[in-house]
Amino acid sequence: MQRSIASFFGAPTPMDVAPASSTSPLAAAADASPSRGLRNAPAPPSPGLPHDSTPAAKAGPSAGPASPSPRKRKADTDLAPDTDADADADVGAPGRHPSKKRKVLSDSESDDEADNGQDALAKGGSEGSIKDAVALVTTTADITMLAAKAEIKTEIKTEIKTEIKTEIKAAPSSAASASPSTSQATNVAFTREQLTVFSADRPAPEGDDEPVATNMAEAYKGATYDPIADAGWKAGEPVPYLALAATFEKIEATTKRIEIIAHLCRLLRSVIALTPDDLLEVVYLCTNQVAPSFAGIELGIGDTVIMKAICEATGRTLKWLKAEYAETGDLGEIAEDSRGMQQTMFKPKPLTVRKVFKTLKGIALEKGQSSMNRKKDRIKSLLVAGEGSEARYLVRSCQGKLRIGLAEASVLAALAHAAFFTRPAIGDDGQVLDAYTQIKPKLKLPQLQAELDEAVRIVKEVYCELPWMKVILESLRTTGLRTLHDHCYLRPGIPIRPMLAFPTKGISEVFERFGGSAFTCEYKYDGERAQVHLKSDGSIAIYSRSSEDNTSKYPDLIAMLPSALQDPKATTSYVIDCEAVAYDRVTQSILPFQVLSTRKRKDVDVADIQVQVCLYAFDLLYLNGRPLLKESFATRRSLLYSTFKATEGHFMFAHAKDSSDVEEIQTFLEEAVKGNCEGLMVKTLDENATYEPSKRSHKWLKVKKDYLDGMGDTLDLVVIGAYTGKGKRTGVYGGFILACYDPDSERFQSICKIGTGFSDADLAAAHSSLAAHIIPAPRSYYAYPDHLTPDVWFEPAQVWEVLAADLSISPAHKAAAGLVDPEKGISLRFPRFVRLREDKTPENATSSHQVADLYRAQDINHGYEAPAAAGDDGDDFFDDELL
DNA sequence: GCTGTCTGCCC
DNA sequence: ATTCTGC
DNA sequence: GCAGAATGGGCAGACAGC
Repeated sequence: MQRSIASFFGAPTPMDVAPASSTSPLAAAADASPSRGLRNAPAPPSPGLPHDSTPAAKAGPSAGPASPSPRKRKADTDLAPDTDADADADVGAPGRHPSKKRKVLSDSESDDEADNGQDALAKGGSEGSIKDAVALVTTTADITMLAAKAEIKTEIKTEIKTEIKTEIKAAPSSAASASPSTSQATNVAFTREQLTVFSADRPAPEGDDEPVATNMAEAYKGATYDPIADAGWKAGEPVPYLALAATFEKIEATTKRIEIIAHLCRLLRSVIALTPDDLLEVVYLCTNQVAPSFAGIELGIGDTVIMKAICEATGRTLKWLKAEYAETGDLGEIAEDSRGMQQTMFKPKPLTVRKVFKTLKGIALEKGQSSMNRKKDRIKSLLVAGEGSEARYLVRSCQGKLRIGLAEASVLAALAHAAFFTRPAIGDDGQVLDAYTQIKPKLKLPQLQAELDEAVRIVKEVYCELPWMKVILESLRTTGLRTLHDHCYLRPGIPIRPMLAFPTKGISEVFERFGGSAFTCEYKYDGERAQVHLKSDGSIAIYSRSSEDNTSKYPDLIAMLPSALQDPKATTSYVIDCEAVAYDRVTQSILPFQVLSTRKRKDVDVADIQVQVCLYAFDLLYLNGRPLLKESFATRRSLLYSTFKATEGHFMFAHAKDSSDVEEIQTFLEEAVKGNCEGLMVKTLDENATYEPSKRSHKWLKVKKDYLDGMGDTLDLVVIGAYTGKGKRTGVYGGFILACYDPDSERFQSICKIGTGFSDADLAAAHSSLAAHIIPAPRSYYAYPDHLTPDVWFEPAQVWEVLAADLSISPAHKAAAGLVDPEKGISLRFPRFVRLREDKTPENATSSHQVADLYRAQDINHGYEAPAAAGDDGDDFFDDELL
């Protein structure tokens, strides 16, 4: 057993490499990584990993012009000057605890029924590609692991005693900076004698004379955590879910990121040292996943189902629950507090991480008739077995949001730290070596920090390029942290996290940020991100912005793409970054996003396609076995241009202009908006111009028309209702329903809900100032859709200025109903609060006619008849204010 | 088989 | 998507 | 500046319920 544990992270980790050396071994290794940089040869094959030359995956699938004026449009009738002070009151801050949502996914690894390491993705995975990739991965490493697993299971069968859990609970662990003695005392569920056989030989903490630093290194320094003795469970035993819940509690109790990461790091170290086979499940429960995103496995449960399950598990009524939810804003807390409502005959077996994970995955895989009932029952089974805070986190996991201040980035950081600190190299004497303890005497604080930073950089980089936790953990196990990137890197068949852009307020900010660097501007098309992979087996896959597999959504693109190559024979693999945009082949014009969104999404048949799509390519990330992420954008783009060819209406390059002239760019922006684009993307060409996946850095900039002063649609709308806030907005309203005024019917017509743009002070002010206007029931002259009925109604009192990116024909809202569409009303895209208009009365709010005019002004090509003559709409509605 | 509700995923 | 906030 | 957590409209798809 010990030998098998020792095989985790078996390859050298930093501690093996002269820790005292002044140059970071991690950094050195990374620099030497063969897969980096521009090379003709692909990185060396890695054991057990799919490689480009051995296709990771198999074929997935079978396969109006016009335009709005770029001019600013303001519905504002502005009689009063903008003298009103910022409408924020300074009431106390609102919310406190967080809460929310649903979902969770998992990886291929953890199995479903038996815990035998069988590959579950085969059944859950919708794609052959995943299955095949898994098959490739499931080689040596897996066999080793399976063997280890079996060994552990036979050797250690001891059940975890509930008293242990009680103890853990009773002794919350200390903070990261706690003194050694304190931290040793915490979380210890065994006596020292019991631990002896497992315990590391910890040297007494030395007097520390290291320089003070406010960083991770300092958080770890001075706190000796024995991943074995302090864990709370024994080697080989399943990780108790309570251990995870206890960690979540500590994390939830702080807002300090360093502490958050340190808490999780400790848990992960223990898992690595004691039960490495549970590591994937632990990580997944921390990131609310049940499978990698491209596997398409979702929980498929929301608050509705979860509330039913809670009711049945606790005996509460749905009515009570809803009321309580409105008040506390946290279903998890409610479930926790309601535990014990129902007497159970037998004390349920303590939950384990693998049990919880398996149940969640089972929920995700459940489908067909009465599947909702079966999902509900599975939730119930967890809740019934959950003790203490477990119920809280079980519910939140089901909701898909832990809301404890821990999300993906911090989990990756904690994982990197854990891999750095704890390498379960167990010697013949059964002692686990602890990297930190070992290197501590030799590493100065700044050096340690540098090592930690480098570890995090590597893990994050790798995860962005290959967002597949199972494979990364396997690689960590077999090759270690130092060489992780040699084995886990971008390869066709697995989606890379797409690079994102930072919103800027205008061209001037672009110049501020990019200074003297050469940059280019591209049209920002209003479509859907599409990452196209040509795998070396010749098959093509398409992934969405969130790494979902959209291959079966675009059989037309799959069929078209080979002809987009200059030289199909010479191009064996690629990854391109594109925007798929709805396109009218007749008028040769781009169609709005709303049209694109009506396309079928699954198993589309080419013959049935109603909405044509043009692919606008803007980046090349991989070509013929060569990752290009580290190349400059200038290089990548040039390769893109030389590898592909444009075909009108099918495959185009994003329209670009390399310029540093303000006026030229301004003109370009206006043209982009006229051409039905959202604005511009701005990217440096040479400096700082590598491809940086994910949020890690927003090195691209986006300039959208609605960010620009006076360019967006501004409306003044009446607050007619509000919704109770959840999570950190508990105690105030979380969202509001807004209306425009229709002078013809003298009614207030709902136009949108709104929930962003508020500072905490705004929310507090709104909550208190609207109190005086609460009414028990909606006014008869309110028009709104039933399903948006707010929790609280207001008489027409406050007018808010709201900014929106666009107006849309709405299936729900009532604004301007009958004016543009005979029945449907109009709503707003991306509405956000700007300020309170104290100078306006509700009747002075934006009128339904103005709303209709705003819609028409943008929409000549949307299929909804253009307004009469061009001349009369522009100015007319500014006079409407006179009513 | 039709309709309504819920969910996830696009933005 | 947009926005705000603690670190 | 990062990371996280609040919140938006609106669509297809999956199920429940009739």
